[in-house]
Amino acid sequence: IYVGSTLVDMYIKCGSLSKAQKVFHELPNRDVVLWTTLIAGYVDHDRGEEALQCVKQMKRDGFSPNAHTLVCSSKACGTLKAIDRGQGIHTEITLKGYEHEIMVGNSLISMYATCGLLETARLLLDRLPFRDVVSWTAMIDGYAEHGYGEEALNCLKGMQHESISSNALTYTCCVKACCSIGTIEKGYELHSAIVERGFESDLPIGSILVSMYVKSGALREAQFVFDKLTIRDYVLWTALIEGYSQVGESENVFSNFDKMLGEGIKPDLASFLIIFNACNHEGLVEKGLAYFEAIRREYGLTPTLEHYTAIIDLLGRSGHLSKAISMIREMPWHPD
RNA sequence: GAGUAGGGAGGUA
Repeated sequence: IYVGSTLVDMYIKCGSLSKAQKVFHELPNRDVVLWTTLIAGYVDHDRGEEALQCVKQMKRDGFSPNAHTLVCSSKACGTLKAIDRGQGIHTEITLKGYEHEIMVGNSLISMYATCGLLETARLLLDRLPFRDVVSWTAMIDGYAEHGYGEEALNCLKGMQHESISSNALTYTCCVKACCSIGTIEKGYELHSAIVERGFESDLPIGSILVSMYVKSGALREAQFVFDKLTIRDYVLWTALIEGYSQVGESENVFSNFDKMLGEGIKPDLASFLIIFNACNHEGLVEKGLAYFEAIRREYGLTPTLEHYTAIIDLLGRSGHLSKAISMIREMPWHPD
């Protein structure tokens, strides 16, 4: 059974949930660890509903969830924004006396914060016997995500006051908080703290800084941050491209998109929306259609209804009405 | 042998 759990875990971490399920079902004996491994796998793959189903089934099979299982369950509720079921998990945690374990406490803070129950999250944070960088970061992210920038940044002070050192994840959430405050001064402050701490080469930090500067229209700063990063991925590129799109510099939208492709980085569906918008802006019907074709042919992605809407909009505005109508007909969905 | 926090998301017709 140890070998089985390890194998299930290995398949999950390689991204092969189906193989993990297969091994799981072929094992003659199951225990809490094995169940929890599979549940964690569902959560990891954003399949919260199946994770919770699995917990139910494990209970029916006579196993009682332990702290590990309950942490996974609360995470599942967080991703599902299912706070009602989340409260049930919380109750179970309290009944079993796990509430003061740091990882359990942190997962509850994160769940409530993600679901927007910020006061509850805060209460749990304050009541934890010991807080760590994860506790604070989860709280900061919750505040930031729901537009409470000031509160988020106060948490940064709070953790410094407790001599808990922040890390790159903490700063990412703080920069996110800055975006909701709307003044760029705090952003500059954080940016220099990030440079001081040596986090500027961190990819998520770079992406959110680019995005922060983009939102305040400071494209030069955004480009500056971008240029400091030697490892780039599609998220970072898209943040920059989005910036040029916002200020109407379509040439830079196209040139940066092509540069990204030139680096061998695969665009994702979101970046094509920005491209179509630029095409629309410039009236570039042929270019738009060429990119639309490329989505499937070159990148093996499936355009969504939004992509069709964007391209149909482009066709319609430029007077290609019959082509627009035939696009509507060829869509796999009912037009909205 | 299993568990907790972070990044980009078009248009608004």
